[in-house]
Amino acid sequence: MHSTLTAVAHATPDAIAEPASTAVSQRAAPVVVPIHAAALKVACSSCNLRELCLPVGLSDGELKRLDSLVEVRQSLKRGEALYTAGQAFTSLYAVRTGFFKTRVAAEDGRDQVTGFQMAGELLGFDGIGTERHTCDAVALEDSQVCVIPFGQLESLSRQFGALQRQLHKVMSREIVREHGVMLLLGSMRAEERLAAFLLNLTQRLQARGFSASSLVLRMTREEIGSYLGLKLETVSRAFSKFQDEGVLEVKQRHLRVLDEEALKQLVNGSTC
Amino acid sequence: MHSTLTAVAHATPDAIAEPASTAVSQRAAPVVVPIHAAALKVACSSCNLRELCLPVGLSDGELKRLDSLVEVRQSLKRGEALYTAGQAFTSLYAVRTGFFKTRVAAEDGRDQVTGFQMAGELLGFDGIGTERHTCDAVALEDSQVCVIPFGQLESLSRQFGALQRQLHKVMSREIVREHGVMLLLGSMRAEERLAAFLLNLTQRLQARGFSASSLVLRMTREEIGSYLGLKLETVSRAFSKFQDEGVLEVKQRHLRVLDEEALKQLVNGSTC
DNA sequence: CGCGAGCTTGATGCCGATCAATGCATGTGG
DNA sequence: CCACATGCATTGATCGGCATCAAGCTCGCG
Repeated sequence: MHSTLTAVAHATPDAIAEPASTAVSQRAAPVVVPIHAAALKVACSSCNLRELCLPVGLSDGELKRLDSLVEVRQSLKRGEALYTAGQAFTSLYAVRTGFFKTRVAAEDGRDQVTGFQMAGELLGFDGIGTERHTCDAVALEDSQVCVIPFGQLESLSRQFGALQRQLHKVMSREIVREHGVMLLLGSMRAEERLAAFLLNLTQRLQARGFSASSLVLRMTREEIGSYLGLKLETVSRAFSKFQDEGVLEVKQRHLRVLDEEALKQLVNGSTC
Repeated sequence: MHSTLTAVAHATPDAIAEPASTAVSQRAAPVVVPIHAAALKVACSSCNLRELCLPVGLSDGELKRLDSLVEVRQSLKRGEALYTAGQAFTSLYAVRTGFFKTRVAAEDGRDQVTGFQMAGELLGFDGIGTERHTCDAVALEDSQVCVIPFGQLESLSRQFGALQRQLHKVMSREIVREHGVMLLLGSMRAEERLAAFLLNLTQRLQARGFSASSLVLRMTREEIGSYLGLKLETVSRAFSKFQDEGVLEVKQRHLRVLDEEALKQLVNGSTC
C-alpha cells in the first residue's frame, strides 16, 4: 500500500492545481456561453491560441482574411460527436476550448483511440483523402471548436504561401506524431507507454501555459488504455506502481508529477 | 508438418509468379539501368504510374508543368538510405521502381518500421513539419525514385488546385493508413495482424497490375515483425500456421494466397 | 563448396489480459 | 437527507499469447 502518499493526497484534496479547460475559455472569450452550433464572431487575430493554431506565421493582413473564413463556432456537450466515420467531409476544426478524442472502429466493434486533442489543435484531416470522415471525434468535456471550411481554406492557401506552409506543417506533424505512437505500440512495455503518454500530455499542457507537474485527466482509464493498446486494469496498475515509487501522485483523475526524470528515463532507457 | 504443401511448393518452384518490381521498371523505362544519382528525363506525363501517383486528376497542361519540376531521378542500391532522420528536408520522393521501408528509431536503439512503400507511392512527408526528416527511408531492393523539390511543389500547387488537392489527399490517406496501423497494433492478435498486412499488400500489388494471390515479399520476417509489433519468430510461426491451415502457401519469401476469405475473416471477425 | 544471413521450430517464462470482487464519487429520487 | 443506482477505479488471482532463448535448417552467393 502507499498509505503515506494517499494520506497526503487526502489531506490536500485541492493541492493539485486545476488546469481546467474552462480556464482557457474564460481567458479567451469570457462572454461566451455554450450555445449549441452558435455562430459567434471571435477573430483568429485576437485569439490567444493563434501561436499554436493555424495562424502561425501569418501577417496581419493574411490573418484578417483567415478571420473572414472562420466564421462559425460550434459548441459541443461532453460525449457529443463533432463528426463520425462515414460523414461527408467539409471542414477542419480547431479546438477552441475543451478536449476531444478521435477513434477508429473496426467492423467487429473493436475500437482504438487514435488521439487526444486540446485547445489550438486541429481535427478532421482524416476526411480529406476520401471526402468522408474515417474516424469519430468525440468531446470529452463541454467544448467549442472553430469551423474551417476546407474548400475555402485551400483557396486561401493558394494565395498565401505562409498559410499553405503552415497547413502542410500541421499535417506533417500529425504524421510524425503517429509514427511515435506506432513506436510506442510496437515496442514499449506498459509502464513505458504510460510514461510516454504522460510526458506528451504535460508538455502540451505546458505549451498552453499550464503547470508541467499538475494536471487533471479528461479521459477515463479505458480511453487511455485504448490509446496505448492496454486494458484499463493495466493502466490503473501502472498508475499505482508509479505512485508506490514516488514518481506520481494519483488521486482519481488528478495527477501530480513528482519525478519527471524517472518518467523520461523509463521512455528512453530501455535497459530497466 | 505440412509435407504435402511444401512438397507442392518444391515441385513447382516457379509456380509462384514473380511480381518483381523489375517488371515495372522494364515496362516504365526499358532502357534505364541503375546509375547512381543519375539525372534521367522520364516525364510524369508518360509514366505508367501517373494514375497512382501525384499526377492524379491533372490536366495535360498541368502535367507538363509538373514534368518540368520533377527533373531528377535517383537510383539506390538495396540497403541504401534515401534519407535518414536528422537530414534537412528538401524534397518529396515518388517511388518509380523498387521497394522501400521507413523506420523511426528511439534513442535506446529500438526501432519501428512505420511503412513499406512501392511504386507510385510518396515518401518524405515526415520532414515537412520540422524541415528535417524524422525517420529513415531505406531501399529494400535496387530502386529508383523521382525527386520532387517541395518548395517548387508548393509553388505549383498554389497555381493548380487539382495538384494542391491531390497533395492533400495523399497526406490525408497517409494519416488514415497510420490510424489503421494503430488499430492493428493496439487491438489485434498476431495472426490477425499478419492477415491484415497480407491483405493490404496484395491489394496494393493488385492496383499495380500484379496477381492478387501470388507475391514475393521484399522484406525479411524481422522487418514484417517490426512493422506489426511482433518478433520475427512469431511472424514465422504465423506463416507456418497459415500454411498448415491451407490459407497460404509459403516458400521463403514466395507466397500464394489460397484462401483470401479466411484472411479477411481473421481481420474482421474478432470472434475466433 | 562452404559460409552466413535469414528462416523454422521447440521449450520455457513473463507480461499483460481476463475474470472477479470491492471501493469510491457522483447523482437521483424517495 | 439518506438510500440506492451507476459509472469509474483499484486490486487480487489466474491464464494465455507472445517473447525469449536455443538449436538446426535452407538457400543464395562468393
